[in-house]
Amino acid sequence: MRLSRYFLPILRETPKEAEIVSHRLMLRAGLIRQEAAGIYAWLPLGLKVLNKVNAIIREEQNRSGAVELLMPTIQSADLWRESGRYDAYGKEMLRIKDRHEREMLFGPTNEEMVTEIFRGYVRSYKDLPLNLYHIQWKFRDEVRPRFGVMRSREFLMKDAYSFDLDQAGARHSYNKMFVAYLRTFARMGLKAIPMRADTGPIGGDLSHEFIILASTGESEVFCHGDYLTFEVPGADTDFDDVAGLQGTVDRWTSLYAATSEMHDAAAFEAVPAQSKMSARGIEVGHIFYFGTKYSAPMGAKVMGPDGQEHEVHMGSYGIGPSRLIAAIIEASHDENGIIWPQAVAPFDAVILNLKAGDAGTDAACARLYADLTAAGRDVLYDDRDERPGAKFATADLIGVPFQILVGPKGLAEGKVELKARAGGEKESLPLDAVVARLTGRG
RNA sequence: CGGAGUGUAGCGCAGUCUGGUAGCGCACUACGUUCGGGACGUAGGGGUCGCAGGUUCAAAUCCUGCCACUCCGACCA
Repeated sequence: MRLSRYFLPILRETPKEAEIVSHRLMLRAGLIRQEAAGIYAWLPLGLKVLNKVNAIIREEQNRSGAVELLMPTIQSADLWRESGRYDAYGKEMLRIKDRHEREMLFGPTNEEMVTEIFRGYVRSYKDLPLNLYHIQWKFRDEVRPRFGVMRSREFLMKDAYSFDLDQAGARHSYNKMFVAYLRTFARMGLKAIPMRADTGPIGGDLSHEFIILASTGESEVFCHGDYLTFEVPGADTDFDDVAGLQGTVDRWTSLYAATSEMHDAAAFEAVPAQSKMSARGIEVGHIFYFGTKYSAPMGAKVMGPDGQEHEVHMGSYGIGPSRLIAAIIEASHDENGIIWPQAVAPFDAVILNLKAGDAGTDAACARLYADLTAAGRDVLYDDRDERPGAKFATADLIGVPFQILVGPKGLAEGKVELKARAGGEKESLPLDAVVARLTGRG
């Protein structure tokens, strides 16, 4: 993408409402724009990151055996009356009426709807286990949205729902998501710690929040520091290996880790002093087992091998991709801007034409751009007629992993400079060497 | 929802107390000089001062009502 033909509205000054670094940088780097309290437009660069995050989530959900579908944002109030939550949910739910005065709502979550879909088709235990997920916009009318997309009213959520014949099966389904989540966050360069969590209004008795430690986190958490050194399960994990998966989950829940609501001061005292971590955290994922909470009132039953009907045991599993992006920035930035982990970076590299209009630099940039693009790299080419300083500042702000500096000084020796955004030194290389390096052939 | 604030050009702000018809920096446009870490000069463009009433010869400024947004708290993916 040529920057001169792109839409990248970067801000030089920080909008006054942005209090935390991720919000400031998201606004300044032109990722998002606020349209109303807690409601954001995703600008082109932000959307690219969002799509990359979604792609990773999708891959790991699919790997674990979950199946993607897409449910609507607007739901019928009647569906929620079946579970009893239409009255229970309160003012956080945005309630609307259509032209026929039918009561509708903008979904804050999808347990009812997915249960309705399930009961419409599934009759036998032989079709279980089943895990259905989607990545869809949610709306929760927060009393006080804040911190940009970290706590917004409209937000994207990956929500998965598992269906099993019995509790043992549901436990395995829970473990699959547990491991999938460990892998998902690790792939984004984040160290997420699963913590025992309160089940809240959704209910149930087995729940973990996945927390990223960050000083700007909204909740206070307590955990054993060794979690930060634990090895994340590999891509070859066998999700059908019940005992193996349970072993992984047991290990990842063997040490103390709890959010403040579930904090047990006495148990925390037993943690060796040098391993005690009391910190703030950002919740990026939350998983629940809640048994028959929805299947019972909504009549989601299957025939079991015993010839009897059984209410299915369910769990739900959420990740907030929009919030996750803020968490990634909180975890990875410096005074000049964002430093994207490669896996979610909006572009693979940015080419800085340090003297746009100069025949030599123009030609070298065009060649680099063509070669890298042909090799499948997604490259941003800063071809603007701007001073070099402005280009460096822009490149640092938007945090693309590699910067390729093309100027007359280097070209005199047939070289350009390659610089990693994450604190790397500039390295002088011939054009071909840069292409080889960035396409994994060097 | 309790408490505290803020709305003036795309962004950041001054002007409001003490009423006289709107200004600064950045950004933007044109031309010129510049160009390896956010250049400089000259000339420009852009605002029904959040909205609606009221007071007054005259309102960004005073009064009333409303709306929006932000921060602290309680709540929450």
